[in-house]
Amino acid sequence: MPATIRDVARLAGVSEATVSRALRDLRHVAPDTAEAVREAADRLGFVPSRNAAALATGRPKVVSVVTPTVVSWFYASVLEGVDAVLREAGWATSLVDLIADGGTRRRLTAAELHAGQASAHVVIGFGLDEAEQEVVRRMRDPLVTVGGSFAGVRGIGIPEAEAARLAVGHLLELGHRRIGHVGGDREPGLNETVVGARRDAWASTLREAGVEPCTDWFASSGLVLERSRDAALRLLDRGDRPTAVFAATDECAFGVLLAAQQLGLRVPEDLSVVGLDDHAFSAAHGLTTVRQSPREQGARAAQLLLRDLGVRRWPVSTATAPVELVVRSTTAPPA
Amino acid sequence: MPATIRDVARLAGVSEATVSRALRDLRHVAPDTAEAVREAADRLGFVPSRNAAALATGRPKVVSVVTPTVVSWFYASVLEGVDAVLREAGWATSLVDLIADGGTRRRLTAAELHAGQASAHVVIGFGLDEAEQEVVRRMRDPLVTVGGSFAGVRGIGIPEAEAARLAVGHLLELGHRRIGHVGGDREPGLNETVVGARRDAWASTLREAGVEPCTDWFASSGLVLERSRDAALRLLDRGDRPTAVFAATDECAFGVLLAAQQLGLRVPEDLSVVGLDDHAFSAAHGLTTVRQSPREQGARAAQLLLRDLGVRRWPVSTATAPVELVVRSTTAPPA
DNA sequence: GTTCGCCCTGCAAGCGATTGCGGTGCAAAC
DNA sequence: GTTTGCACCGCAATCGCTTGCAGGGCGAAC
Repeated sequence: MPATIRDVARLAGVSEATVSRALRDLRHVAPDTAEAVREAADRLGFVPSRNAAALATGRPKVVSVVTPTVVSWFYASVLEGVDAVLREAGWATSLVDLIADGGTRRRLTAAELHAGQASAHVVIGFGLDEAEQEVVRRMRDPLVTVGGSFAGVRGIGIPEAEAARLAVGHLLELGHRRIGHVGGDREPGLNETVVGARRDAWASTLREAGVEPCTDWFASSGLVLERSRDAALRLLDRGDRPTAVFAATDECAFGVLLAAQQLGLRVPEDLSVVGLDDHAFSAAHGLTTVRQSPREQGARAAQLLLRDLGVRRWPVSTATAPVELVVRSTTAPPA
Repeated sequence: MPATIRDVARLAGVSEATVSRALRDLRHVAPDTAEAVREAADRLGFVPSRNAAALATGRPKVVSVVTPTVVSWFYASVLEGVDAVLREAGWATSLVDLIADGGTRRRLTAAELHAGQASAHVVIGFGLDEAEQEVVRRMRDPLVTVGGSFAGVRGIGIPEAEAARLAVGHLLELGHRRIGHVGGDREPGLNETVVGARRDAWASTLREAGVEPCTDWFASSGLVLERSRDAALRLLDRGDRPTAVFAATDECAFGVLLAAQQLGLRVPEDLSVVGLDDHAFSAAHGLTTVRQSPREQGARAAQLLLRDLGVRRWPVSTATAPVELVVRSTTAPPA
């Protein structure tokens, strides 16, 4: 039988109310009393019941994390960042994984959002349709999106255009002109505000450098490895192929690498490749990429939420997360 | 603001007790009454408070999933499998992610196990030391490990030896004799019962085929990509290198592939590679592998727990999950 | 020496469910 | 025509914690 607040109260010789106040550092508790309570509490190994507290306050110390899936470097990292901060603050993470059988995702409804019975929510950014966005907007609890925000909701993310510009700029500086892009296009389940921004920045950066991006230089791939490889195959299996490719994500970049290998193209001699993420596998591949840290973004999201809930004053920096170019061995000047 | 059981009771014209019973399909409630209650309930959009129920029963509808990290194909898949069946049953998943700053993992203590305030637990299999195993054994709630079990605790996993035998047997059938192994060795944080079993099965399968495994054919790599690549580099950068490699996991296999590429070895012409997992990236790589489904294993674990709840003594046994050889394009007869 | 006023503490009423027990009815058994 | 036995339902206690309110004590101000 785990110890209850009543046991602590008896041992410390005070009332349950005082125990409750002392353990939460509320005002109006004499220092000696507080000390005695704390001592009694950990002598009994007292762990307050989250359920009882939630019931009494009406505000569970739980935040739900809504995600299209958790089997993915980005999503899993965000989740881990959220969980780390929450745990530190004595809060719990409730996972709402929208994946359905067959790999598609369930629609995000108000019911799903409430399913976690949480008092705040993190929505991991991905393609929500208009109706789903409206559901999110309607939510009255504190809520923040990570990685792909939309109007009317607070979000944390990287400056997409700047990140893409960093990648493409690097290729331009190396002397590349024929720079292709493998990434996402408008399609259900994809966040157009993210992939679109990267695509647009790719094009505009080229234009600013006096290069008119040819439509043949773009290959739509979703954001998964296999389709990226196929897209890259189409892109590169031509005489006038690009000498460099900016992939919308590192996973896409792996697909490009695979395609290059399949076509007998050497990287970086025949083809330069730069990604965006700094995925766990990227260093091993020697992939040049623009690093972002979804873990940090998740952590910051959690901090924002806790601050909103008045739990504690966390240092809150900007809502945009940093990015950084990491040059490794998949990029070099064109032949 | 949200409807409570009292609202439902009033609307249906019955007592709260009857609502409670009706909604949980308990006996002793007349069909008409039950129907009326159900109707009232979803007219109000009633969602029972998990907290209140947990407080009243003393058994929260929550199972905690303890994992070294969640940024990993295997762990994330298990988590997703658990969550899927739990959600179906109206239960919630509470994540206990043991990752610490710096990427190491926190020790598994009784406090960590209780942190989820769950009534059952899934411990995702990984290298727990003796003290940690004892903590798990002492836990009185229903508990099952996934992917690497140990004595005294119920576990779900694949038949490691058989899986490894499938992989090595495939290489032998293709005519390979010099078959290397890249995988784990005894080291903290690694589950020796898993990697050890694969290593042992590799050796014994070779012996049964009349091939004495040379110690030079094994390279220890942990189970991460970068170290696997380095290990494979050591293994393959020799004149008398193996003609094929069995990698302990697909992630290891990717490392081997990278090493081969770096050394200018063609796959499968100069080197055959077979992994174990069927990772999300494997199909795109054309990797021949032994498939397992961590998602299914997680789902199975959750089912077992749900079934066991309410039972005092549950069987301590190892349930085995299926494995299957998937032949793709990284394996071929030796030159 | 009173009177305030502030600190500290306890009382008790919830929070929203579950459940043992007792009280109805109504049908079957005597 | 009474008992008996169930099936059905409600009362009220309970789970462990929070919090508004009130009371007691003590120092400061008058």
